[in-house]
Amino acid sequence: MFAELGLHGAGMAQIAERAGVAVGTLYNRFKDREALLDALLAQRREDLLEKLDASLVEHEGAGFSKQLEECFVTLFEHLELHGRFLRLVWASEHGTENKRTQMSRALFERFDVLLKRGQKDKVIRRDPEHVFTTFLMSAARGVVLRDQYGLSALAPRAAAHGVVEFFLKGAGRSA
Amino acid sequence: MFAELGLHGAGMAQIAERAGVAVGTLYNRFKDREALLDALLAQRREDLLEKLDASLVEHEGAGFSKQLEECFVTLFEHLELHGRFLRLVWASEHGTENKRTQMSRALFERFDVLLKRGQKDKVIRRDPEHVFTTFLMSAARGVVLRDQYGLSALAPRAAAHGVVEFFLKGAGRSA
Amino acid sequence: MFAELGLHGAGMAQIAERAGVAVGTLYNRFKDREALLDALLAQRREDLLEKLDASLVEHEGAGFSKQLEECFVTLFEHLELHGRFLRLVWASEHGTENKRTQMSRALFERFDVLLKRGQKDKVIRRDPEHVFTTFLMSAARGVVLRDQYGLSALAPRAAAHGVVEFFLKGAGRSA
Amino acid sequence: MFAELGLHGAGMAQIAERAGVAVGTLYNRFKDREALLDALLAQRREDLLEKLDASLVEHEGAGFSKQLEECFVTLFEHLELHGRFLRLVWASEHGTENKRTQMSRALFERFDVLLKRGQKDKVIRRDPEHVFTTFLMSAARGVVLRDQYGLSALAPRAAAHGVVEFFLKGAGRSA
DNA sequence: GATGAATGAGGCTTCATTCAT
DNA sequence: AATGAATGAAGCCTCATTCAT
Repeated sequence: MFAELGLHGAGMAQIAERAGVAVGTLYNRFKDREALLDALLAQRREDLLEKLDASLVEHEGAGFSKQLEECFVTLFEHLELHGRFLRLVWASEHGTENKRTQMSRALFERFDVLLKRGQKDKVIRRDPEHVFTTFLMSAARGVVLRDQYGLSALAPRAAAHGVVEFFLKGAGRSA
Repeated sequence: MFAELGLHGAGMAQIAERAGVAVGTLYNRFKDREALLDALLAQRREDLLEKLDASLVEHEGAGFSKQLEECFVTLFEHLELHGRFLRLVWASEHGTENKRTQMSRALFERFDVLLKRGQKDKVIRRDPEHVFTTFLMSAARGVVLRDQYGLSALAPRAAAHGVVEFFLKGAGRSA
Repeated sequence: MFAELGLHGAGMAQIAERAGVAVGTLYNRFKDREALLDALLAQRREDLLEKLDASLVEHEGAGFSKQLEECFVTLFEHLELHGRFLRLVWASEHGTENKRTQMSRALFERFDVLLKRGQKDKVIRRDPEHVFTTFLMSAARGVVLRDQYGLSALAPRAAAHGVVEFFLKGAGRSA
Repeated sequence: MFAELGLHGAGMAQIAERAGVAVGTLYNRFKDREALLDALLAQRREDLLEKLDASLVEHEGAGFSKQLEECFVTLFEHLELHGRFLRLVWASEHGTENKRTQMSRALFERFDVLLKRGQKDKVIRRDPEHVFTTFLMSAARGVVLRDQYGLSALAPRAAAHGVVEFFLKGAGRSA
């Protein structure tokens, strides 16, 4: 529903109807609209982070590239299901100190940790300005926005492979 | 003001006050709130595209890398001024068929043309799925979002150089 | 209130205050201002038509004149209560295809049926152009408008009697 | 224009455009919207009253019936041209003390004088309650409203004749 | 604890009126 | 004297929030 109407477009009445309860009931559970949205966002955030962390742990033994690719597979699979919603979340991320930034920050942290490992393994270069981390973030976002540029969606595995390959080798021919 | 309140958060009263006119005056110039926002967005879009196209033309003779870097310098300089506003524009780009997608599409086109040149010059690989184009888009977005991840802003020239280098060589050590 | 301010002059705020509820409550019951007015008009229309039809049925056995007079008594009694409002309704009946014409049309129909009976009973002449029906309508309206010409109101029974007498015999002396 | 949009529906901008002047010019001529409408109404009123009075004078020598009929012919001819506008005027006549009542009052006076003559000539009965006058008023209005009841318009002469005949003889058969 | 009608602040828009040019 | 852009009060409507049942 949020995907269709926007985070702002969905009114309490519609949320209640969709949830199968009365409006008042929502206010018994959440202080106000803001709190409800925060809870919903937190829920979704946990969903993704749990999956992500599970994947990271599962492939800890594998090489950096493998771990990175699996991480993206997990991410893209999640986006296939919740991409429209996440786009809204990201869309609402204006204002630096916004509470809604938490999802991005959490994701950023995972990538940062992952990249540190890659650097320790001497698979990737140093990145003092976090350009690489920033790229991985944007790559995730980019997938959600492909249709905005008129491109067709990519299968999670293929997309993940492409991102990692590009990430490691760049677009240059000599590579 | 929009940067602080969001494209949606700013009311006509605030817009009018900020513009130094009365509410009614806004309606003498624009049919309604929607039209006003469209006009504002179109204005900003034209601003950027003009600068961008000028840069592209100016460095047409230079090599692909140079042209790409200059393009990003122009872009990042623009973002230094209007980054907070652009974040809103991009944030408002949910809903695939949204009129507000035009900015991204226009940018995408420029990158696509530029990349075609790079391929013709055999500087970069083929990119059937437009992964590279998507990356350049993401790189632009990434810069705008750096402070969201708690990172400090980068100087346009340095950022552009970093992006192009990463774009061509990737993050891998062997490069 | 409507009688004082006109159907158009009364704002939602005033309507709400008069109704003893908040503005929002009105919108819980009616889609918009238009719907509210329509409902109000329909209500009043039904009120009158019910009374009128009851009277018509009750005096079906009596002669035409009697039935006509009783019909007008009912009408004038109603107008004593709701005359000022009805004036508004009728006043708002510009624009031929207006929904608000329904009251007049309904009244017209009753008169028309009644007159047909009078013609069948050979009490009144034929009236191919519906001049008589139009007169009865005008008589009803005339009563509502008496104070506009600076005349005092008439008692329902007396007025009805006068109207019927005039209707049957005209103003001429020879009658 | 007023006929189409209603006395209330036409804004100063539209009035100005129709008049071929700028809005400001209207305010150089009239204190405000109300004054402009009053002036317009007064103009129309004078138009009609002049014609009416001319007709009354012209047929002063003729019999009462003739004079009455000619009076209605004049009236109906005027209504053929300005009926839609007059309907608006009458529609705006709510509130007893309204300035806009003047037209009706002026008309009422003419009818009243005319009827006094008929009574002096012993052509019509006494009418202490002004039922006859009220009828003549309503008859005029009725013609404008015929289409509201779904009836076709009548030619001025025929309509006038019908009204006068009915007025004198009533609807009864014995007459 | 659930309900949903009532509430009213706040948002968008219109339009009569003003006034500098 | 004419102009018409600027003005802002006032109107309609929405919707987050409350609270009696």
